[in-house]
Amino acid sequence: MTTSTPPIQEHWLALLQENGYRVTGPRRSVVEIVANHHRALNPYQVFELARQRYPRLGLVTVYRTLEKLEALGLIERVHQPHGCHAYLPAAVGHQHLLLCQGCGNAEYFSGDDLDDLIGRIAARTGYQIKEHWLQLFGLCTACRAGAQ
Amino acid sequence: MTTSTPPIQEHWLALLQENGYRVTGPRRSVVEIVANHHRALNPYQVFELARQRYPRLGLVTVYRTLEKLEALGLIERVHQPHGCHAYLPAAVGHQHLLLCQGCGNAEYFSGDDLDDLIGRIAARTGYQIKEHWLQLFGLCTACRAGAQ
DNA sequence: CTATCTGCAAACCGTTTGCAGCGTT
DNA sequence: AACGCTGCAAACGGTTTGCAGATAG
Repeated sequence: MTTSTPPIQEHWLALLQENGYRVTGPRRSVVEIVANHHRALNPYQVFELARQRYPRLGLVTVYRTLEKLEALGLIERVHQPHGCHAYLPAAVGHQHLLLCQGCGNAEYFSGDDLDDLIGRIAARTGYQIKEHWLQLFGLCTACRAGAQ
Repeated sequence: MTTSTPPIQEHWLALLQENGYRVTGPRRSVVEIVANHHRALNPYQVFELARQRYPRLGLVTVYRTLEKLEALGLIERVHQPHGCHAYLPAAVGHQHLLLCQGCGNAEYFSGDDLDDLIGRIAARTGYQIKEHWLQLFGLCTACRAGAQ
């Protein structure tokens, strides 16, 4: 958990319910962890954290819950140099990720204007460009101050 | 194999040799496939293709050869929506990928000027930005004409 | 001639599936 | 009361490791 986070998880649980899924103890624990974290977590990390809240939790339930949250568009998989099996609350609208290489903190940003660039590449290559991935890596303020 | 490709593979084999590795039949077959393809291939795809050249090839050798080629910086892992276990000849210098969603063809491009954008995000977030990933997806000329 | 490489089989590890009992609704 | 959800154990699939024989240098 990172900070005092408002009930994002209540929203998620409501959405699960609206979509015909049941709200259970195990699911609550998983939702609470993922919804309030600012770091990409893989299934096992979610398991370990959520288990502290709901000790009887099984790893399989984590997988199944993540699957549902992803299907509802509430979380998304994050690609990083070492692995692409970690999840983060999904971006709202068109946003890109800024990841701290020190602490792993993840932040979304918008306002990328790649139209020029994309137009140029399209013209040069003949491709019709339909999507783009942009991700920035660096050090957050705290890690800049703290480390090296 | 995509087109008539010059002996990139000879360069790779020479580099393997210079680095104390041996040049063998199985390795030749793997190098030839990966060096001359314009599509990201996963280990099993490499195996199937290279096996046509060297039928006694084992999948394990493919893994071990890819590992060495990656260590030498000759190939790199490509991240795509569905998986990040495919390899491509590495970019020379600072380049980014343009991938065709139709045929899977991969092309590098340079001339991305993200300095403005990155400066803006750095200022706004306080991050010191050290790296960026940019990848474009679209349809190549052939696929635009051919499909849908 | 030696050290590396090879293919095979087995181990490994993250993920998925089958199932009987439990708990939401 | 019904059906979805749960945890366990077993299956699964891609990757890695151990090993004895083959082969590049």
